[in-house]
Amino acid sequence: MSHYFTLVDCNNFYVSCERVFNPALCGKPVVVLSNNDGCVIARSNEAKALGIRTGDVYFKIKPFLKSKGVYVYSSNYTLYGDLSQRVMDVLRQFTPDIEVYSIDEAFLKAEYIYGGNRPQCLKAIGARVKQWTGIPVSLGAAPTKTLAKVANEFVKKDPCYQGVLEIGPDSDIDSFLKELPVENIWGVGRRYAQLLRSNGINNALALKNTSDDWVQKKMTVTGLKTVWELRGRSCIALEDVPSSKKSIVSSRAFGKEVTSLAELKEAVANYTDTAVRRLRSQRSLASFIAVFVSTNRYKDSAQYSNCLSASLPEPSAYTPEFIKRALSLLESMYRRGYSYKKAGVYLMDIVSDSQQQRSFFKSDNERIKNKALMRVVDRLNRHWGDGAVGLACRGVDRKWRMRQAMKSQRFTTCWDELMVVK
DNA sequence: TCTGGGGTCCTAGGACCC
DNA sequence: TCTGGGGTCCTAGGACCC
Repeated sequence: MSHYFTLVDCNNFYVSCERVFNPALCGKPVVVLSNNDGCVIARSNEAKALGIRTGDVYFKIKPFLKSKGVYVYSSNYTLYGDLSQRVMDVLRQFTPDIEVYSIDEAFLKAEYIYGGNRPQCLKAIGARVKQWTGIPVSLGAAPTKTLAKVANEFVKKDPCYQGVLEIGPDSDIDSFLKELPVENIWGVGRRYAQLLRSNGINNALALKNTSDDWVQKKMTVTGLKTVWELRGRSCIALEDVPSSKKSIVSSRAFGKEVTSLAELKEAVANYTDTAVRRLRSQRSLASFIAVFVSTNRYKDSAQYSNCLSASLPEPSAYTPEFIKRALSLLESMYRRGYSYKKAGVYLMDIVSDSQQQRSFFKSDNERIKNKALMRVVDRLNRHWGDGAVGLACRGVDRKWRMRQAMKSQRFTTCWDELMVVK
């Protein structure tokens, strides 16, 4: 049986989210910034047309943005995450064979949904997502995931496709591949693109026609899979059950530089809390924690960075235990006299909480008590909003918190921030 | 000219075993 | 002493993705 993958990709997702709640932004140049308002991570088509690129540093292009009347937003992940879920829910109405690949992309499989007239069906999917969520999407369909990505590239580039393109057995795949620069292939990043170009391989068609041996030697089996997928042989399967994370990181750059141990402790306690909460939300336990800090590497001041780690006697998801460890690691690596710009926490050696290895030193009683406590805390925070309940060491002022000067409201997830109809 | 935060997979090389 | 062959585990680093 031949495979068929459809990639549904939200157009300029973060910008589209902002536009859902502020339609006046439609047709205007809009950008969304990364955490801490550091750089541009999403642009509307109008902003792209002005030459603004992903990664442009905000403070450097601020005057330019102002002169062009560009609307600027801090990122609002609560809003984007919620709209993402709504988009995925709509897609699930069409098929259970769906892989949510990222916040703004999903692969669909299920040949059967595409009945007789496939392009019509794809169009219907796009139309329903747009109608029910306000988010415009592009659909690319093909026999492999990599080719579905290719199709999507063309859809987004050329309005003549009206949001839908299928490149399949009957269409001339090669004519598309020939037009696709090597760096736009899924799985080919900056490094491999350089390597390929220096070997005269400039477009996807040329890569498709490169020998397996060469590709495997230079780009490992991952590269080989990409090439096979370009040839129409499906190597990357649909992962319809989300796998649980094998590592969890929580880190942020600070809104201002931090010098005192007390403030660093607050920050690290917060990041640990976030990380362990994510750990619990996927029903896992971790037995390894690492803490890192660093100064601002873009500044010409004294530099210091360090990372220390510790193993726990047994896998756990009990926040106070992790915070205690994290803070003691932090104390050992803290050096006075530096301006810290960033800190973070890693959790690793993650296992499912159903396969817990027990150590001798903790009673079952204590384990059960801790677990119950965490369950209550999670429930309260879910119900009353983040931060409703937490450890005091997480701090109250949080002066170190990131800059988000231009954030829109959490229209869909926070009672206090609902849209007001006048 | 890598901005920010969060991930995965693969490979080479070292340690250590018999 | 580094000579043979075979194997495993772990880690660091490099590549990629959004």
